[in-house]
Amino acid sequence: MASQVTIKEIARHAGVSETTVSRVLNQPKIVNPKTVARVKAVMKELNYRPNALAQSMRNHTTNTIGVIISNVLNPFFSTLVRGIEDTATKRGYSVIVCNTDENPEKEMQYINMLVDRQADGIILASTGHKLDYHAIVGDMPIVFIDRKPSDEDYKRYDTVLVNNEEGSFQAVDALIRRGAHRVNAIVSPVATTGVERLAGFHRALKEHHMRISEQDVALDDYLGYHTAELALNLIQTNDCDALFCGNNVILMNVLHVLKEWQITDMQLAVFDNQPWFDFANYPIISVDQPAYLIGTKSMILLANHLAGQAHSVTHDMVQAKLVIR
Amino acid sequence: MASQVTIKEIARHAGVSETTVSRVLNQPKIVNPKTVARVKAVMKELNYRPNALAQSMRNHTTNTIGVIISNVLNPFFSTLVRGIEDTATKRGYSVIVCNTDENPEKEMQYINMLVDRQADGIILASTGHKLDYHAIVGDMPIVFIDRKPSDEDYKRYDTVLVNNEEGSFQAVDALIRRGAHRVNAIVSPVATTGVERLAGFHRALKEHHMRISEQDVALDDYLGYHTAELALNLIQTNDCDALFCGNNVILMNVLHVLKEWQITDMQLAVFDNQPWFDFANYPIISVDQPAYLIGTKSMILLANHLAGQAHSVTHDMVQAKLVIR
DNA sequence: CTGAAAGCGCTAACAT
DNA sequence: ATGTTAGCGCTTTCAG
Repeated sequence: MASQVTIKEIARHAGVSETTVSRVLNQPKIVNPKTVARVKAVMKELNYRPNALAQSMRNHTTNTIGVIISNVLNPFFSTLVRGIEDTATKRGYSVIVCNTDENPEKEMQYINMLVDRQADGIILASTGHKLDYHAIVGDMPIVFIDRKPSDEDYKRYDTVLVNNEEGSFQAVDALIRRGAHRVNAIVSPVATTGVERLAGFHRALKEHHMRISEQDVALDDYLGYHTAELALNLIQTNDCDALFCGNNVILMNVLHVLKEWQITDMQLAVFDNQPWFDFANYPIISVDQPAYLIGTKSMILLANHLAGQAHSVTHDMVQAKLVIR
Repeated sequence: MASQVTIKEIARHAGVSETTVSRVLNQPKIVNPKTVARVKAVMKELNYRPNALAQSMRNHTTNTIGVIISNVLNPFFSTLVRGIEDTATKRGYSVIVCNTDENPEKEMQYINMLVDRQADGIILASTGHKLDYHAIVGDMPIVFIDRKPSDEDYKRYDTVLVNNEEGSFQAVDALIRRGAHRVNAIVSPVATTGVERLAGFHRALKEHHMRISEQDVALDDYLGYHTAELALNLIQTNDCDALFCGNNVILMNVLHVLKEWQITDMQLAVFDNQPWFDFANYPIISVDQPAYLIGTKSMILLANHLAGQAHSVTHDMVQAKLVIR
């Protein structure tokens, strides 16, 4: 708490009413230029700064938005957040960052918190467990990112999603073209993305007329506690020569296994791309998601919505780009 | 905006005064249990949620803190943010994240924004350009992290800093023990950390009685636009066989150069540690900063301060840990 | 062009 | 144990 100087003070010092001071702030054109000058002088002299809280109270708008993701530690999400933050700042919004760790309860708590704080809107990578969003947030706008919401919510809310199926297809296709004979997959069970990436995986196998077996796929837990043993199991049991990893966390854990067991002949592909892949001791085929772009796009959608631009529900599907190494 | 149901509504439905409702919320013990039950029933029925904005207005506390860092894209900072966020959430605070990109103007704008929004406190990795923080924030508490503030501010504000000098010493020392004959350094010009890391570098050279030359050190720009040419210049001009990189961004850029020029015999050390270093195609000596811990510690300090715990100014210096690869 | 008064939703004296 | 009243700092009718 710094600003104890209020509009009242300014009014007194400038010899005008509080109303006039407020008008100088918000609609200076309708007030006498001389008065404006005087009031502004006083404001500067007293180092006045309007109390945003009080303004929010009156205006029913906080210029605050919430971003709910699973984890900023994941570079995919931190990039996303940066895209959002940059765009938000340009438009006068502040960003509250919330990490769910894929825990639906946390997600709900954060949403409630944002509602309580009268956030103007939410950008949400949902955990995917059915919540009645509309019942909780009322008419607060939400933009769903990364994970597709339920059909009902899809009709109601904007989305910015990645073409997971196609990206995964390309990655696995690339593995096979490079000579892989048996490709296995480890994907995260996260709603929609896991399923979609698996679909791409399957399509690639199918197009290459390769055998598709249930046991060639492992479902990771989100936190990656068991990736290592899952990977080892696939490798040892199935004798696969290529692994498709559903995200960068999984890849990292797989690399640990390969290192520990000194496996040097595995081909790797991963959904998501990180700069350090260029320097890894394996040639990593990756799928580059435009994370920053997803951030900016979602924030622009949200801001447009908040600016009251009449617009129907918008769905943006961005493409991921294959990176061969 | 979701909650249009206010205390007034609850009061009316429960047949009590607004005050009573408020008391049920804040000091239920001093109100008749029967009344509490009735009011709570109504609150549940109407799905009442207190307007945090109005509470903040009255209580002069927003349960919001600002975190000002240079860039969440840097994994050091995203880890820091996660540490802060976890601790903040546990204590009921929300976190507004601000990226300065080492731009002092942005820093000031963010600080002003946080003051305007009546944030309860700030955790700040300052750009290091002298600002009169106290004049801007008044009695709002600040915890300085990562970068040491001016002497004056150091006396006034809490800090959580890393032992940059010692960590850097150890890294360079390790390089030399491993057989490096000429170690060069590229560090970021960021206030205090750059200088301190360079000091450690120099101490290591000195202890090993190695020649110390001005031209063995390159000062990077923050954004790393010129790291590549600086590195190349050091390598070609000085014929060094080891490079000490001041942070993970610099290291990444150096790796690019080494790859492009197919230089395979360079020894590398870097201040900061990232998981992927384990899988890099160079053995990387690194200095592991406890970023998450810095986050939790700084948030705890801030929260304690806000809880009104009488405490003198606290300075916490955490140690970095050498990782040999 | 300017001001008086009411109120956003909540809480804290100060009664009773 | 409960209610009345005032007010946080600002904006917005409605009158001059």
